[in-house]
Amino acid sequence: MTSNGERQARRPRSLRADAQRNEDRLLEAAAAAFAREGAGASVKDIARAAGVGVGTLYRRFPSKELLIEAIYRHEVQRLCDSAPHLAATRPPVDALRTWMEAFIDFMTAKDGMADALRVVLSDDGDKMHTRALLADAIAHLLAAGEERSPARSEVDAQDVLMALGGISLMASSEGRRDLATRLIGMLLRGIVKS
Amino acid sequence: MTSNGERQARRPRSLRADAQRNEDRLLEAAAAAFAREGAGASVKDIARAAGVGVGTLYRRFPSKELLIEAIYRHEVQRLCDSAPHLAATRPPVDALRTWMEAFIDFMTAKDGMADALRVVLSDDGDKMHTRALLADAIAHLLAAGEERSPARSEVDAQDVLMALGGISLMASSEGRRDLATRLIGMLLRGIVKS
DNA sequence: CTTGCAAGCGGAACCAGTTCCGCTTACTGT
DNA sequence: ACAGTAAGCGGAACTGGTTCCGCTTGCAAG
Repeated sequence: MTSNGERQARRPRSLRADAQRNEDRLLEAAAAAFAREGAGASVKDIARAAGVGVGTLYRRFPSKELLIEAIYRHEVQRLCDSAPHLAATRPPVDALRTWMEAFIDFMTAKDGMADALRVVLSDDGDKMHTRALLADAIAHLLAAGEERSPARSEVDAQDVLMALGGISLMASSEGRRDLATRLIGMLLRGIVKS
Repeated sequence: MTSNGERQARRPRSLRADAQRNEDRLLEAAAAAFAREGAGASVKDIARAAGVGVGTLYRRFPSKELLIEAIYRHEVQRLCDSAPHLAATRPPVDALRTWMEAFIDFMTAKDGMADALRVVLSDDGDKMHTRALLADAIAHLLAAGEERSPARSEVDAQDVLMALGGISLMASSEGRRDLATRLIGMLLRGIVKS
C-alpha cells in the first residue's frame, strides 16, 4: 500500500531508515483509523496501532490537525490539479462554481478536514505548501475569468480561499450541505463583475 | 455588580436560592477570568474562584463555549439592538456594512467568542435565542434595503449570519482584521442587487 | 569491527474539558 | 418545628491532546 521509493523521491529528507518505516506505518494506521472512526479517532490509538509511542507520532506530525492534513494531502493535490482542466473546458463562472462545490464536498466529507483547514491556512512553515497549492488553483480559475470578463480584477485568490475556508467550517459544523451551496452563490456574485 | 431582581425577572426560572447565588458568582468569576487571561482561562480555575465545584459550573453551563456565550450575552444584545437605528439613519448598504464590521470587531475582540459562535449558531435548544436575535438584526437591515432597492429579495438572513460566522472564524484564527473587511466587501457585493 | 553521537524513540506526566454519582441542603407541606 | 424529597453540590475520575526527557540505535568515520 505504501511505496517507499515514491516517498523518498518526493523530498530527499534523508530520514533514518527506521524513522521512515515508522512514518509509513503511522500514515497507514491513521488513514485506517480516520476512515473507520472519523476525526474522533484518538492519536494514542493510532500510535499504538502503528506500533510506536505517541512521542514518535508527534515528532513527525506536530499536531493532530497536521496529521489529518498529511493523510489527505494527495486528495487535496488532486483537487487542485483539476482546476486547470475546468478552467479550460468551461465558462469561467461555471468552472469556478464547480471547483468550489468540489472543495466543499471534500472538506465536509473528510471528517475533521474542515477544522484542519484553520491550521493549514494559517501562515507558517510547512503547511504553506498546501495553502499555496489551493491559492494557485483558485488564482488559475480567477485568471481564466478575467480575460473573458467575469472576474473582478481586484479580487485576491487568498481572500477567496479564506472565504471558502469559512464556508467549509460553518457547513461542516452545521452539517447542512445546501447552506454551503447558497453561500457559494453569494460569494460568486461578490466575485464576478457586475 | 449583579442584580438579583433583574435576573429573576428575565425568566422566572425559580432556581433555588443557593443555586442562583452560585450562578451569579460563576458569571462574575468567569467574566474576570476571561478579561484577564482570554479564552484560555480554565474552567477549573473559574469554578475555584467562584467557590464552587466544576460539577456546579457544568450543570449551569453545559460547555465552556456556552459559558462564554452567557458572559457576552448582554453585549450581543446591544449589538443587535443597534441594528434598527442604523437601518433608519443610514443608506441601506452603508448600514449593513457598518453593522457587519461591528459584528466582526466584537467577535474578534472577545477572545473565544468566535469559536463559541459555532455552538451558538448550531440549532438546538437554548442557544436558539441568541441565534434568532442575530438573525433578526440582519433581517431588519436587509428589509430596509429591500424597499429602497439594494438587497436582493432571495437573500436569507440566516445565510448571511452563517457567512458572517465563517468570516469571524477565519479572521480570528488568522488575526488579520483587514481580511475580514475585504471578505465583508465580497459578501456585500453578493447580497445587494446588481 | 568499534565507537561516537546525532537522530530517534517510548511512554509517563501534564493539563485541558467533561461526566458521574454519592452526599447535602433549601424548600414545601403538615 | 419537622420530615421528606427533589434540586443542587463537589470533586474524583476519565478521556484526549501535547510535552518532556532519559534511553536506544542507525549510521558513518576511523
